[in-house]
Amino acid sequence: MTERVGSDTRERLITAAADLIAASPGEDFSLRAVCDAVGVKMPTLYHFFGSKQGLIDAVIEHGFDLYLGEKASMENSGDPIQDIRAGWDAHVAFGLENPGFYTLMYGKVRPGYSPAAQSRPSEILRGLTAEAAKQGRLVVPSEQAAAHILAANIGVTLRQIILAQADQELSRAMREATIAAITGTGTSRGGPLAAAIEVAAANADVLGPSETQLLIEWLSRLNRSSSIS
Amino acid sequence: MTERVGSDTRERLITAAADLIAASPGEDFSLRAVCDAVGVKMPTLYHFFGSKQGLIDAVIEHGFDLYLGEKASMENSGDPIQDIRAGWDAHVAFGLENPGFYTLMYGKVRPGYSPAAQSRPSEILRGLTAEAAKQGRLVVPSEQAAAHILAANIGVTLRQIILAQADQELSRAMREATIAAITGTGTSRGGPLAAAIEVAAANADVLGPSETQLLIEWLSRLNRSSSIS
DNA sequence: GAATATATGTATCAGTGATACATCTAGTAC
DNA sequence: GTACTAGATGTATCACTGATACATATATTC
Repeated sequence: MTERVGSDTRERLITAAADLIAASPGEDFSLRAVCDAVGVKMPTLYHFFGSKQGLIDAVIEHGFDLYLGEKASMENSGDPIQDIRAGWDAHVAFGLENPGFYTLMYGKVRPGYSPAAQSRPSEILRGLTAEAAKQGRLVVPSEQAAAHILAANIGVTLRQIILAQADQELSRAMREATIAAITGTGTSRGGPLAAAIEVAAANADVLGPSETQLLIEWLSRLNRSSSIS
Repeated sequence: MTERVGSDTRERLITAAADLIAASPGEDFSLRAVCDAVGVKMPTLYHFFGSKQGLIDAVIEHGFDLYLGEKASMENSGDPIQDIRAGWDAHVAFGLENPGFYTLMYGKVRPGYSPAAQSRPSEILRGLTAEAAKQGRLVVPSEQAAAHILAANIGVTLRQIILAQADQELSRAMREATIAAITGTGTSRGGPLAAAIEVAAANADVLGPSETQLLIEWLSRLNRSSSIS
């Protein structure tokens, strides 16, 4: 009966753990519960994984396989920016569909801790931003663009998980805000003067507070009166 | 000896817990360790807090008091967008300085869970976006602007905590990307400042020649110095 | 068939959050 | 001043957790 090669038990343990995690995302889970589900005792689990973290790592690895499986097919438009959009959406969708996995991967916040498997999607993303940079489509360094995308993408996904509520409009808005920022292709609404006001406000330290205030007032007057808006 | 009013022990327990959490941010902590630090047994702790979560909530409350204490003074420029900038920076700074507290507040990701105290800063933020909306400075609903800011602000803070490395440039880039998105004042590639200079020069009669000249000089300086191009 | 590596069970450990119960203390009422 | 009461604290114990030493079973290989 136990002639299975490649350790059937090992995979069943991973599956059982994944099920338990999926059943109560973000919550802690008991190794004994995992063992009971498989019908095995704890030393067996420890034989395969060495520690609870070992099992968790294996589950995460398993989760990333699922994730990258879904994701890989989506990023082949040829246009790196479009691929970044697709990757963003796939990221959010995976997090909302698998909050248990996602929480393990990105929801355990402590300094200096990031599961090894986390680097794989990160590599893909950096490949995309590097390609975009090569095509001259970024106004920031490729590395910073990738960091920006990742932080915002994770942020909006975790937020939706915490609120237990999907918000596709928010995700889209943040996605486009991010892409606009790294490509410098923002759409300005009020014309260059309104934009200049915001730039001035954002860099109040350059001219100093009072000069900046006067500058902004002048620009506002100009904006109201100028024929070329 | 034990004549202290207002339950000295209670506060000492909170302080001890806060210290332990600060000593190993993101890690779990033991109630017994807290009790030992104060020189008290567990039933005392349970008498005051009822459960571990009760203690955690009290610690969070304590953390938010610190946070809002630091933060309150920073948001009074009169300009809601500027206040949002200050709030963003204060948020990030607090997270980096107090990763233990911050992890408790925003780093425990599980569906439907957000500490009650979390709503306080959220209320402040929504007040600011509501004010900005009233001034007609937003191109998205006030609520969505607040959600956008919050998700991005938390995201970039958690990211820096996880990487155990501050990245002020990333925080600034995400802050401005967010503000650009909600105000619709994105900067296009040539730079709004250059465009604004042209508009000002073409309408020198509005402000008068000398003011216009000074305005143009300031805009030029801004254009050279501002990190937002 | 013997030897060996892999896999699994038994028994037990220290540490955890939690609680029932007894005890002590401080303040209040008479 | 004594008795009572409510709040505060200690003792003892619970079930459960992750972890491990040790023995045992199974399967593969020679």
